[in-house]
Amino acid sequence: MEPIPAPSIRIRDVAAHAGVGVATVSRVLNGRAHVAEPTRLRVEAAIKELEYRPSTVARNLSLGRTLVVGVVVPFLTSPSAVVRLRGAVEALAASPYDLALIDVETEDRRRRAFDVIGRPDRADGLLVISMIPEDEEVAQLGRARIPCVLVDGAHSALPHLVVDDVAGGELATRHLIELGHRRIAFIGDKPSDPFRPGSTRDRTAGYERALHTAGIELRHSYIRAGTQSIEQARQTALVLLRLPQRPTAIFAASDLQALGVLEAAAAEGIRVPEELSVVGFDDIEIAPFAGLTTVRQPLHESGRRGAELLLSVLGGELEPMSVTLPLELVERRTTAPAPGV
Amino acid sequence: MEPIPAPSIRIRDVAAHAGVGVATVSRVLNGRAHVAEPTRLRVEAAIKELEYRPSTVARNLSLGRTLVVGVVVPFLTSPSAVVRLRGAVEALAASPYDLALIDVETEDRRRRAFDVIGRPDRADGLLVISMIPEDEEVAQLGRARIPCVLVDGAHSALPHLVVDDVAGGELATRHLIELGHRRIAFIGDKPSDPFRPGSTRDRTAGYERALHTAGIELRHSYIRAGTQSIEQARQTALVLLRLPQRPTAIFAASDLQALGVLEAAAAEGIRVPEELSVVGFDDIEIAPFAGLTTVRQPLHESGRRGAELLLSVLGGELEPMSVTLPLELVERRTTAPAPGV
DNA sequence: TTGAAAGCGATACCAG
DNA sequence: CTGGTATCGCTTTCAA
Repeated sequence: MEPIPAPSIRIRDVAAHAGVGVATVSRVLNGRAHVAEPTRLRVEAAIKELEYRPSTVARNLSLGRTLVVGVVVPFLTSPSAVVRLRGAVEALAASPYDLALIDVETEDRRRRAFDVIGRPDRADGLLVISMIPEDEEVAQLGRARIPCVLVDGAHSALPHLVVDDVAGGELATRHLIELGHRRIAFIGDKPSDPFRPGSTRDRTAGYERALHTAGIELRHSYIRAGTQSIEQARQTALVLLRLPQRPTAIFAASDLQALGVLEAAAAEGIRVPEELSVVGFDDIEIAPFAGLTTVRQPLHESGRRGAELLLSVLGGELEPMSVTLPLELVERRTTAPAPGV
Repeated sequence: MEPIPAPSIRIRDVAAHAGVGVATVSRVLNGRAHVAEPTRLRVEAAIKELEYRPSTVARNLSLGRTLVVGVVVPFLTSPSAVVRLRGAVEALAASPYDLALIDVETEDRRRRAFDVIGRPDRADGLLVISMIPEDEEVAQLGRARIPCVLVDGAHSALPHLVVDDVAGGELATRHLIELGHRRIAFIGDKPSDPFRPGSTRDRTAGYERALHTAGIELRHSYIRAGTQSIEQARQTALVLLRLPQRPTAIFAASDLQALGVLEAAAAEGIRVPEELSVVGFDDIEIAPFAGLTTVRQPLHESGRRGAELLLSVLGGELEPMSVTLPLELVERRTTAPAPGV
């Protein structure tokens, strides 16, 4: 069953119809060189009449580009990644570029993603969200001359947008300290996570620094790693909440994890915020509905600006290599003064 | 500032390196015709050695196809759409097709989307999620010979996957009736919504039918339209909850709207489920965490199967035109017997 | 200002 | 089984 090719009209049909050469049609199409007014009018009429649309594929082959931007997202399951993606979609929609979505859920798929996309004929540029490519992959991208921008992840050789995770971790922890909490636990991602080497470590550092500044001793039993999943965080929180000296506050490295903590508290009959304060990170869409106190980072904006940055690199403009987006503490209903304060 | 073209190797380089003709290289590339074992080995070695990757653009021009599937999603803001998208991503990842993401947030963008994507050189096929193209658009797709599959939306001329929304509305409403509720309100989308003409209307019909079957009189003040947004639903619910005779149960046409209802109830100090039962629709990821009773529809599966269906159409196989996916009531913590029952 | 023709990098027909 | 070559539809020199 051969797909019958659509009887689409080509540039030469237009040329014939207008009684000019194809080159001229191409010229009026791209508005490049000067074409005599009467000629241009004739050509434009022909284009309209024939409902001609130039073939992007052919144009791209000729131009050596694809007009596609690849957006690599690990875990489309993560709400924050989705919001970032949406920002990117928005920026790209206003450009001539199509957006090829590449979801990467496993380490293996991640490698293949770069292998597949990391050459110049699938995409003209790459936007990588919440993920840090390995040096080898960066080198490959460089060899293929594919511009790449990182959103929520840093690499010295690549333009990127990040937040100050150390400051964020400190912000959250200090908030709890100011509420009188002393027994403050932390739930982060697995530090060995190949996808996000930096961010959790930095938030941990901020947490530790805030504690240190306040003269509060670190308890290693209070620092736990899970994954981004709610379920994992719930279980980890359960362990924390069953500790002989259970924490009065938990800072989770993401809102999703904080939601897991909330679940665990509910299951244990521990009242939030009276008996337990919880702070998240990100301020995802449902955070307000869970009443979650959290460190807000501009998720949507990061995606949008990341895409814009990539677009300007693609356009040949020089751009700053690194942008740090602001962080902000949003107080809601899951934090309160420590019990007995 | 001209982008320096990457010194990429072409098929003829490989041919030269292997001491064969380009046609032969093309053959081993596509595994089509028979190539002598030693020759193929030589070519494969050359490919490996030169790190050769065929240009997709060139191949596409030659083949007259793009190896791209366009996925059109209205409101990437909607959690259920995201889950569907993920299903599609999953299915497409296992195929040679790239996925071009087209988000459509406004009626205007929607028209442009079909205009842009509705010709054969941007995508080989279209997967349209939670949206129904107009007849004119369908015709355009047909003329351009672009196969199109609808997920969560029906059109007589297009293969599609749907759920039985009438049955779903009935399922939810009957559940409430069985719990002894008589004053049951309904919050749906705007019926005039150009994006989803069918689904809300059908759920309303199911709601009405269940009421009718149980001999409960319809109150028009109990039937409200909002939009998909939480915020709108919250406000609509507020109106409902301030009615002189306020409902003891609310059925919302989506989980997001149900979440808005929950918010409104909390704000009014109305306890759920003691004083108010709430049922949603979809069973999105956070539904379990909100303890939301809901009508589950297989969101992820719908995306996956939709993509698979499209893939098989693209592969030239005939497929059933319409698939109805099953619905299931999931009881959680937001429904209970009516007060005083 | 305009047109003829040479690419862009693959595929596939047609000989050999 | 293999190689030469026309072809896909557009852009862009190079001359006229």
